[in-house]
Amino acid sequence: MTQSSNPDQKRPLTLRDVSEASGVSEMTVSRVLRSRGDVSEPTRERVLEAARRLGYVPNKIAGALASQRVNLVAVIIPSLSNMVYPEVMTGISRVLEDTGLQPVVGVTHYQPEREESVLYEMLSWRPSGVILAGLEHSDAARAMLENAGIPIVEAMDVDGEAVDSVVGISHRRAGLQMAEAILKAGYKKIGFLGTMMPYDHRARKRLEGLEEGLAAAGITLADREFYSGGSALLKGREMTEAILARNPDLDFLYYSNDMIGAGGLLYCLDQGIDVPNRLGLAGFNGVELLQGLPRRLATMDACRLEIGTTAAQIIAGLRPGGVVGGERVELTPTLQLGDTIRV
Amino acid sequence: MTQSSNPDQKRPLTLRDVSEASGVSEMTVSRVLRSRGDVSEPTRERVLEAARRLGYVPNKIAGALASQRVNLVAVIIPSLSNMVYPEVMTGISRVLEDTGLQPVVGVTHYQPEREESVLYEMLSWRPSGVILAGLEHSDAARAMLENAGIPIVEAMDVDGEAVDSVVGISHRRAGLQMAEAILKAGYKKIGFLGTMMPYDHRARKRLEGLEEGLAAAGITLADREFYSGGSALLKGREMTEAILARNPDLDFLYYSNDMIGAGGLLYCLDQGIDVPNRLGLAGFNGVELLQGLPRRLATMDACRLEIGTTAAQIIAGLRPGGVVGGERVELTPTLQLGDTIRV
DNA sequence: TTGAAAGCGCTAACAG
DNA sequence: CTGTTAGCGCTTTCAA
Repeated sequence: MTQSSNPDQKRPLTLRDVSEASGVSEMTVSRVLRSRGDVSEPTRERVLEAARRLGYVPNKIAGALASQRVNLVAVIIPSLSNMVYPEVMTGISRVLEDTGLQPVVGVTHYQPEREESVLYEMLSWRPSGVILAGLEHSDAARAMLENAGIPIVEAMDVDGEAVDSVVGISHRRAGLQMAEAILKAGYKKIGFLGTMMPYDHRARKRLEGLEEGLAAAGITLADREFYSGGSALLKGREMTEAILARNPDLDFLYYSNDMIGAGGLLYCLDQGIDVPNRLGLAGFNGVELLQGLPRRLATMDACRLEIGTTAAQIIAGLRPGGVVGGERVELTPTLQLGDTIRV
Repeated sequence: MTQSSNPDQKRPLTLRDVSEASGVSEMTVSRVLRSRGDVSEPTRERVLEAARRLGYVPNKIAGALASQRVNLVAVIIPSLSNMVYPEVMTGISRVLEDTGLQPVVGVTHYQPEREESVLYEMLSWRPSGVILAGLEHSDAARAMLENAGIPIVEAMDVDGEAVDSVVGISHRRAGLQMAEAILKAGYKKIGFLGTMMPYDHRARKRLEGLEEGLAAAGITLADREFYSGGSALLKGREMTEAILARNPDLDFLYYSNDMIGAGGLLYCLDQGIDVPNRLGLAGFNGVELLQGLPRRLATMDACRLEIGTTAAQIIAGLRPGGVVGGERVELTPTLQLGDTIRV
């Protein structure tokens, strides 16, 4: 382990070191380093020069304790492997970059207990705000959020009761809207393919919305197939093969996400199945990936980027009209029929 | 904004509140909450009960300042959209989960200046270690790393000089190995397709390795095509079309990543190009996605998960043999010929 | 424009 | 097993 420059170091440098090296009081050094208050130009330069020369890195822990201010925003998401969340993160970062706030990511793996412990851990750093996915939390988690005394944004989903602010789309309505599109195109025997995860509440709500929409036309979901783990594209193929083998007269497949939908599409093309006439397909999310596929899978944009930017704006206090908290922002996803629903 | 329970709250709860509520000294409360030292069972329970009832969340800022210990590990990566990094993260989390250490993610967008500022920001929280991608850093960043006095792991790449420990593969060697496989299969007119990013040092090194390997057989790279931004799958299609239009007699295409490679493969299949006889293809990374494609793209596994776990073990002091720092772990990627290199 | 004093909320180290 | 005493490194507040 290298340990160059900063000679007899052991103890990390403190403000006092910079103070001594520059012959200026700690307080003034602090002012210079935070660009707070008025400091004469010569003093300023002496301080900066000394800090740079020593390689001083401020201790935010001490700073935060003294000032009771922490420029961290806790972001709690279910997974990093599902591209949806990194995209929300991108939206969040984009807004926070200009505010001096820093996102800190925690991952729950879709487990409520993990969410609870990650939240506890993060709150113990006294962040300036919390953004987390979904409206479903353990009682303890909800209690922590309510008592945190900082802005909370529940993101992605608006179907339920929020602790403070909420930004997202209605997944129930998304499912409903898909049902309407399917029925309008004349499909009758509909199958659903999705994740096994009992805690993927948003996929569950889409399915409920779908069933509700079908029921309104007197139609019942003909079959369903669930999976967990593994390569989504491959799973999409396998599930499609399985459900069609079991139920050859299905004429529409609704996938809970675009990756398995893409796998299904590739499978159907391989098999020479006539999409969308013999069989219609649709996914969910509007992922970029779809653009390179041989045919455009029908999908619905989940407004991921906008969810991220809006959530971040709420935390950063940047909402138009100076709204302070308790906001409810429902975004409207657009249905893209692509080439896999007949017209 | 809801603000239930914890009645006249304004000020967040402190240890003292729990101490008063339970009639036990602050010190003992602290011991119970950290499970440190011996505390009688009845006292323990009174404290826990009080803490739970009040909804107390410890203040790690104060704790860290007092104990000079921070259970955070800084992880600095170029991007979240490139699935490679989330996978490394997965490896890191998996190991850290059992150690009480918490990863904190920072993203640089492949910009050295961003890396420098993210690093500065993170170091100011005095983490227990740093894991960052690559060996190329600004002078200032390198100086900070050297002076940090904590374990540093540079991950992904081993071609260069490390600050402390390094875990990864040799991308130069990966390119070389690919060149050998290409030549062995009898391809002669080779094209390279990659990202524009001047700071994707690892892609650059693979290209250099490829050229070196080809040169050994007296062959020069016939053409190259670069891109930036957009859907990688779609870009892969477009670039493949462009390079083949310009240079129809190319008989092998080496892509700098699997996503554009997959796009290229889909394009070739669409066009009815005979892969791998008329045209060979290869990507890089061994991404899961490939498994669902109609044909298996040749690729090379980048050992992402193992890089993550090893890096985390080094930071957590979990290396076999109790090694302490300054480790160099070179992993060996395996070449998978798939169905797109002829045999 | 600069400095001195007094903590922020917690834990190390030591006593009892 | 439990309590007391000092800080951790910075910023707030007030004074010069």
